[in-house]
Amino acid sequence: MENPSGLNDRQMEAVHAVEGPLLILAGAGSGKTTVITRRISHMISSGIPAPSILAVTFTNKAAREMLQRVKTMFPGKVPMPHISTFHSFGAQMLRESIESIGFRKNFTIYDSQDQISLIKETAREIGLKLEALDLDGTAQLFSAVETGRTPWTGQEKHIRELFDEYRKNLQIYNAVDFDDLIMLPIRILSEVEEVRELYRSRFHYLMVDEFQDTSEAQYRLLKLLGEGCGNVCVVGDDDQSIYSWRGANYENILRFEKDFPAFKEIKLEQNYRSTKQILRVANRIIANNSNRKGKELWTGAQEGEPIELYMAESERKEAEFIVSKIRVLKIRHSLQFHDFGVLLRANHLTRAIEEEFLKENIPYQVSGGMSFFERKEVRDILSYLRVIVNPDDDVSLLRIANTPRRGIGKKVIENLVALSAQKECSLYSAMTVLRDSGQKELDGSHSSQSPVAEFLSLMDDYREKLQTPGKAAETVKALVDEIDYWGHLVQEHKDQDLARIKLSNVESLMGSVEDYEKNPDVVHPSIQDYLTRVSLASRDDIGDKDAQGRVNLSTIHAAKGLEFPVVFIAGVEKDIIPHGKALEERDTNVEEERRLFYVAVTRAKQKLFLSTCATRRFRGKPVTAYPSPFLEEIPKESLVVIEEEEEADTSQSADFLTEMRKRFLE
DNA sequence: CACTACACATGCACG
DNA sequence: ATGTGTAGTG
Repeated sequence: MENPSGLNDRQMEAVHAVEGPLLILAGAGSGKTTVITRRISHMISSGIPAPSILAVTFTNKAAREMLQRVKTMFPGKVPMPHISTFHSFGAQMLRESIESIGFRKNFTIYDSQDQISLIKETAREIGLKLEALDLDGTAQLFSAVETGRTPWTGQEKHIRELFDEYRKNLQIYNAVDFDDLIMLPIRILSEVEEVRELYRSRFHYLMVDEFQDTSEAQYRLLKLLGEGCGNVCVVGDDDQSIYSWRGANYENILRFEKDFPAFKEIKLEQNYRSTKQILRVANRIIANNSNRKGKELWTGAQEGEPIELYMAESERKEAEFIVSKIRVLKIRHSLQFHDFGVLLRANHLTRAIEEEFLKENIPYQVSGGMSFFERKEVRDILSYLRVIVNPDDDVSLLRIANTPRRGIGKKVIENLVALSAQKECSLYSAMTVLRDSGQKELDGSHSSQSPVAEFLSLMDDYREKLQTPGKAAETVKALVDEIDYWGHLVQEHKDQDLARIKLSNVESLMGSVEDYEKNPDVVHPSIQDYLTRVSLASRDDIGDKDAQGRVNLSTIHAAKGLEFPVVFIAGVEKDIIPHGKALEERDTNVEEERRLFYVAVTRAKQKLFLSTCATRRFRGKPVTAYPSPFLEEIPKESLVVIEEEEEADTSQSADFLTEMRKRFLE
């Protein structure tokens, strides 16, 4: 570092350019996070009120870490800058002002799973054939249309009808989907002047991290907030743009230049992360892309060791190779498990490696993939809470109405659906209508008690109970007992161990409610706020507290912004990276796949391993795999190919001996 | 009407 | 390998 502040000149310049629009092009490992936090703390020190600063990051984790760093710089300072993701900013804004466009404040946030359930439900309602419908594709189309990325292209008349019904249902259910978290704030800010003024007077300094991954809609939101004060700072790297599939558009950089013509541009090109060897390879790879801003990273770091490529026979061998390298390097360089990152293109590729890690007792942590909150049993309980908070939430209601079984079966639901269609109301309202009308023949009653009425009184009862502050965790536990969820799990699974695991997940959920409730940073804890957080939680939000001492197994996407002394990129194969599906979609996607590979390579500080398999299991069957064409873009002299496995004995004790031997020979 | 079993299709990335 | 839809059974 060049001067006493610990920052180089360019970084200093970025920290001090507080007023007016600013574009920071920050290469991988160029100290971007440091610059952003230093810039915030510089602003606060120079008298700018902290709450007038709004910083938007890409993940909750990044937001938390940034806030933490600022807090450390100003211990005890009370109003802090607002630091969050776009989505959680949107959610908070909606909690405050959604009534101005006709929703109620207790709205539910539907994630992509809920969204798909709702599309399915809606399709059923309007009599669409489900088998003819690609639900995932439809959800993606809806999102593209909603955010203005794709216009309707004619022909799909029934799809448009489905879309309109879907939107209508969201309104009836008092629910918003992920896209709404961006689109509705845009609508409010454009249409409701008071709210626009309120927000513009609240935030005078805006900052966006990972700008290359913001969508056009997010950019519009940013522009609406920032065009009043003009103090908008965006930080990004076009070479690391890897989210175009969900609307990210690095052309936002061009838009920014056009919308804020007085902008100042600063390039950060000195890399503080990787060795010369690693950086050289990264530069060579990315040089094959054509659409670039143009940037050449350099480093003053040591030359380092060459990159190694291991060509394994099978996934199994690949995993064994990774394990043995981790063992050896860990001892040889006194590393910890968390100094290793294993990066993969897709989630399911983690499986083979996970198995090996389990077998070999390597502690690991998976980021990406199924999150805790996506587990069936966890969603069940969360659905109860969601219905309690927002009874009109039909998606959650359908999930729990008969879980555990309570006699509200298909027939009863059908009756309720008919009734709700007729009254244009939610199922819950239909339930109350049914109860009050006393039409016992419709509600599944066998004896004197009506299951529908009982269900309603259960919900009312717990809605009441959850009002008591500080008792949420306790109340949730009481609810789980009262519905006998344990009995339900036991009944559903003949594998009792599985049932026990699921119950322990439910217990973890209750633990998370308790943690939330006791968290001193939460000013007014409520179940509604808890549910909002959960809906916005990213996949690695839970468990990152004990990431210490574990190997990080992660998708490349989820590894963005992270770094490790030792990185393995596994499955560097044709059709994996670049991904076959991605290339099918658009031929320009090769460049994004190459950026993805570039991101993966630039995570490594000291040592980088690449690996491929000759055969890989696909849909249960072994299939021949080929090395990735990207490997040919790496200069031969920068790559050492490990032809044969050095007879890695995978039994732990033998391995330990080998390591000891190596250690003493050095 | 509810539950079980079996067949079937399907697997890129994320807030 | 997993989830979902459906047909068939109690």
